[in-house]
Amino acid sequence: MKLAQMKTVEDAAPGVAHGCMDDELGFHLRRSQVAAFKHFGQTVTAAEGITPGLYGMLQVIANNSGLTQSALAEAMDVDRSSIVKVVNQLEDKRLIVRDASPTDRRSYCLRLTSFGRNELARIEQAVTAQDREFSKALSEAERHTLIGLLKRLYK
Amino acid sequence: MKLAQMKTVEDAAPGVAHGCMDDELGFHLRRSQVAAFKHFGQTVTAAEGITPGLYGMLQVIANNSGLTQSALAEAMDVDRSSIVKVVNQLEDKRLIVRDASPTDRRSYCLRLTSFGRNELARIEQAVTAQDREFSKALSEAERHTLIGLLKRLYK
DNA sequence: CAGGATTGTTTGCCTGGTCAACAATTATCC
DNA sequence: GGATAATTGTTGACCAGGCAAACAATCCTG
Repeated sequence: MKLAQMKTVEDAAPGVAHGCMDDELGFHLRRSQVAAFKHFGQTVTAAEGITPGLYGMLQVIANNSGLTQSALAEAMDVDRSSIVKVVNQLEDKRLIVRDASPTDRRSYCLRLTSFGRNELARIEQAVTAQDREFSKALSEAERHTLIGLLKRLYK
Repeated sequence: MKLAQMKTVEDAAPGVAHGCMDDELGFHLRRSQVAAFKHFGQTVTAAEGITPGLYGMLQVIANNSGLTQSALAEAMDVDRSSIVKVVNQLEDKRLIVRDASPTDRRSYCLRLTSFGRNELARIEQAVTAQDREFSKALSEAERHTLIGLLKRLYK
């Protein structure tokens, strides 16, 4: 507990105790997610220039072609106003378009461009590779167990 | 009657497909963490007025009494300058103090006040209750399995 | 003792989220 | 049919929480 001893240790937080947080799921959830985010940034974002958030949006648009910005907001559990910037970014990158809705002149139908489809196909490979690399400490069976447990958390 | 807006809200994204993200660990990690954060906010933060971040800092200080702000920054994997605001907040709430270090006049030794100890004890109960409530879909064995798998991810 | 590290702090900036307001449009109800 | 309510996208103000650079005070090293 002496300061002098703590300062001599120089690795990333080796000696700090976390108390009862060691048995709290939320704590480990947060740490894992931060680590995953960092790993994504060092690989996919560095190579493809796309953030986890943008990638998620792109996937949802790709798999629900023609959906509305409000629907996207609801699917992402985020405010409608937050969607605007993201859609702008994706449109600026020529990955998606705001198509006019044939039935509602207020809303847009979000769709991938053909360029966006090609890009996504490439990025997808990078992301799945990154995901497997990130979880390389786990066997494939353990990885699926983990995903299954996580799914049950937010259902 | 506004029946038109009875779109299921608790289940984010009722009909949206996620494509290959359904098999990506990072995706589920993020969703789980967001859900955990939200749950924390609706229970602990609403009742005790403390955020997950502040709670984590408080726990690390409590379990490593006398540690330096730089040590705290390293333990939290965050910039030194980010620590300042947090320590200010905790000090404003009279939960911790910046003690003068006996060996280094540049740095402070962070310690809980006795009030802070009492508060933390109470908050701890709320947090562990919240954590168990959040993971109520899992058995105790599954919860520990999950924590074990998560630990191996960021080690 | 001189010069280089370290500590806490301030400042500025970015990202990503909320909220309130608003015009255009659509839906509802009498 | 027409008044009224609800929805859609957008903007602007705001806030939390990160980083990076600069800085004075203090330590450490040679």
